[in-house]
Amino acid sequence: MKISKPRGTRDFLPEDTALRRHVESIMRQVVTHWGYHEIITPTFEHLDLFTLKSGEGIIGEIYKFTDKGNRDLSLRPELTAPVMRMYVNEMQARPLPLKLFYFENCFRYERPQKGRFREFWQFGVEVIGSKSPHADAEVIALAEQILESVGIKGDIHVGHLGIIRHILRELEGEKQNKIMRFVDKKDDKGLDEYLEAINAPIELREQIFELVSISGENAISKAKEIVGDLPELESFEKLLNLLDAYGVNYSVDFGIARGLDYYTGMVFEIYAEGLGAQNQVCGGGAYQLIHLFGGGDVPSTGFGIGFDRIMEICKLQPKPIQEVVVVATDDTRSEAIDIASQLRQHVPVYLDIMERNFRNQLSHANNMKADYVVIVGKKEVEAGKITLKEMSSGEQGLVTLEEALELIKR
RNA sequence: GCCGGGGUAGGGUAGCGGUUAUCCUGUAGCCCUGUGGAGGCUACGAUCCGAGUUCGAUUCUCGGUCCCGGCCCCA
Repeated sequence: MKISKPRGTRDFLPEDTALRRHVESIMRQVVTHWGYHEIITPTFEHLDLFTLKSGEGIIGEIYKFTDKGNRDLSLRPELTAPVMRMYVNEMQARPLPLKLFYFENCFRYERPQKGRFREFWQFGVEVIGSKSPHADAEVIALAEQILESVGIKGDIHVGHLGIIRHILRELEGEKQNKIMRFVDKKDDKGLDEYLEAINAPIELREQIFELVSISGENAISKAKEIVGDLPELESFEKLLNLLDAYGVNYSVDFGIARGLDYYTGMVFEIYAEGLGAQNQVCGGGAYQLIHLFGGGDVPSTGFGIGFDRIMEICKLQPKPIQEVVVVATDDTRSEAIDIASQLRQHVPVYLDIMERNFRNQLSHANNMKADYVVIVGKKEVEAGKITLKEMSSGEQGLVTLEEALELIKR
């Protein structure tokens, strides 16, 4: 019986994997140069970690299971909660801020479609311990830089939840969340009807619509006209100035909402072309989550990049790895092993393990598109040298191992 | 959870009630036991799964499953 891979998972062939690793290494290098340190958390966690953070509602999309000790566990659906858990468990004594990053697979039981899988990879960063706009700005600038480093130009939307929360402060939490939902979806009609239904004051309705429609230059002063001087606005203004200093291109969007209340301040999203319905490649913001897991009120900010969506639109090509094929005759196999071992200290080497004859070894080298073949036959062994053959031109010559390496590495 | 389009060798395809299931490519080998790429030959290899209709199903019907796209959702 033939077994296929589970729905929403993917096999990555050697070429796919090489490209993924290539892109990953570029992104990794960028964050590392920004002073971020990689961490790894468990693939599964206690289910509570995620329900505490996001509410029971997420269970429908979680891969949960009970282990033999009757523990309720879950494959991680995201990494922010695990990172915060890790911080609370074992990093609270460290000097702040912590600048961390991760690159891990996550699991969600969702309907697969373009850019959405049940096992997917997230590349993200979390800055723990600073509530300054400087932290927010750094994180956004870093996100932009990472995308740019792999050739993706995203459309960055930056907002601040403090402003709309201020307008809605008189309403009960339930209503606030519903309104945020409409705002996030840009569903003006639905929003209007809902505000009508709950009999919201006229002034509040106007404020919401005005705020959400703000765009372009002078966003801050326009917002000030609506809500007056707010400390949140002041900090947001600082953030925008810092983004200018970083040279980040962004548009202000007070309509970015998040369903979850632990997002408190700055929020941002980055969209890219070529992904159909799933065009968001990065999302992030400032949040207060640590107190949920038994730590103090430590402010954090971070983002996650959907790595698979990046791969979908990324045009990069991996540098091809050229293997040197060592070809031997039946009576020089052991000498060939010796030569191969020496070559392997410098370059990737392929040695026949099919007991092919000389001709077929060469033919196979051609099939695998080898650049160079090193021939180790009786003649070579006697001369204490090897024959280096360049496959594309067919040229070959008797040289020493050192000379061959010289030519190959050129 | 909802809607639409799909599934024939490893990859790409033809057949659309009865075929030895087509062709290309691939892989292994031979022609050709120290020189590859061309050509010829040989071998390997497929109707997604299950049920129904039928004398007979790859073909028609239903269910499942997986893939692709969209909706919902998106921590």
